[in-house]
Amino acid sequence: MVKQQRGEATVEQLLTAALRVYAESGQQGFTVNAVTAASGVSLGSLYHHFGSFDGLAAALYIRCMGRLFDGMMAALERSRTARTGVLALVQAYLDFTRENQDAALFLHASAYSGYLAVHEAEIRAVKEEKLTPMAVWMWTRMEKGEIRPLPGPVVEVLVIGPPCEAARRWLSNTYDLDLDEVAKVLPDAVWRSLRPE
Amino acid sequence: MVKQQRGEATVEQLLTAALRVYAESGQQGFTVNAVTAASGVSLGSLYHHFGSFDGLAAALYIRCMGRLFDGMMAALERSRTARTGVLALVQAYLDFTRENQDAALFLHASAYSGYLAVHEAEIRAVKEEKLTPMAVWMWTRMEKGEIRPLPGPVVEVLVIGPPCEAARRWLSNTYDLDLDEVAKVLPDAVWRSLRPE
DNA sequence: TGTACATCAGTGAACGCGCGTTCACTGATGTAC
DNA sequence: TGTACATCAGTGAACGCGCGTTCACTGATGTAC
Repeated sequence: MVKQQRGEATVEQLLTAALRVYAESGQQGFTVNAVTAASGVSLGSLYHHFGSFDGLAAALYIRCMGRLFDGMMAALERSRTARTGVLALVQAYLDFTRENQDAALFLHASAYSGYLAVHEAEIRAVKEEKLTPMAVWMWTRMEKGEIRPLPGPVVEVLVIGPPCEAARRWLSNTYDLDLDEVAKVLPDAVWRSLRPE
Repeated sequence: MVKQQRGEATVEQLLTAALRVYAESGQQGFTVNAVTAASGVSLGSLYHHFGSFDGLAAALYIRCMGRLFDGMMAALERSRTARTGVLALVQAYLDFTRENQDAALFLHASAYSGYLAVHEAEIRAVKEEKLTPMAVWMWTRMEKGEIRPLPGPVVEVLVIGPPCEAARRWLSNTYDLDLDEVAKVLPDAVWRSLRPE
């Protein structure tokens, strides 16, 4: 017998509710009971679909990560030159953060969360699968001399680091940072660290 | 009556043990019982000095953060030009990460941890106190035209973002990143995003 | 088309573990006179 | 110098709460013939 369709709807409800719970109550309030209560789905059903609470958290993490990376890759594919590609990547990161604040917060906050440790291998695989095309895109431009010759990890860190830090500050409320103002100048500033002499 | 000296030694033992426990067991293993067991200090003594487990975590966070910022500020004060200052800041961040791996991990992982929420005000105050001199240093150079005119938050994000992302990747073991290789080119690359035309 | 059956999906009471915290207490240290 | 006393420091058994998880069960869905 095949999977039933209503199962997908339940999974959807659980993941949506989980993200909402996290956004509203933070790490401390992110518990099975809170998620089942918020979703209206029974405890047993949660375990039927995810096996454990860690499993649900990992699934949510993978989903959020996928959306971020897909948005970035789509922006990259619309670009022709190295310059427009880098601008598009930084812009896409900031756009995702603004438009999916809850997902962005969950991604940032879960980085070292422990409940992802069990599913680390799976997460790493998904991450690699999504990031490789971006690395390839960059690599081919670098070979053409459109980007300064730098080690791959350095390029990644230079592109992701600034928008990631901006996102973190915007999400944390500790700093009051205007994301739109930042978005006006940050992509270009990042490009300056990568462009040839 | 004044505070007794042996109290300081106990506090020191607890904080040191706490950092060790976190490094060895991660977020999940970071519990009162684990810390008391690792430190050899009694449970009651921990509560006498810190009031709560969150209190201990916050104290540890403030201590680690202070060391990072002090290292960066010291590096900055040795610099005369905007260029050497920015190079020194990035270098100092990476140096701290390499030489205080456990503290760096704790800082990164605790960012959204929840057990800091109660002490948020205090942490914010310490952070502001340490960061203001750095911001002032930057600001005076920008007025002289040694740095491109950019909003303050953008400068901060451009300086901190890349080394922060490099540190995170180095600490996570997901990416295998050679921190020394990165340190050779990252400071200069960051400077390129800030230097005038 | 109808019926039997296997599997998927969903339910919620119950459980045990380990967490952070409390508390009544003893011991150590410095101060006052 | 000696003694009384207040406060700081340290101890560890005990507690209650809420967490993630289990499990025996019912209901829904699709498949086979």
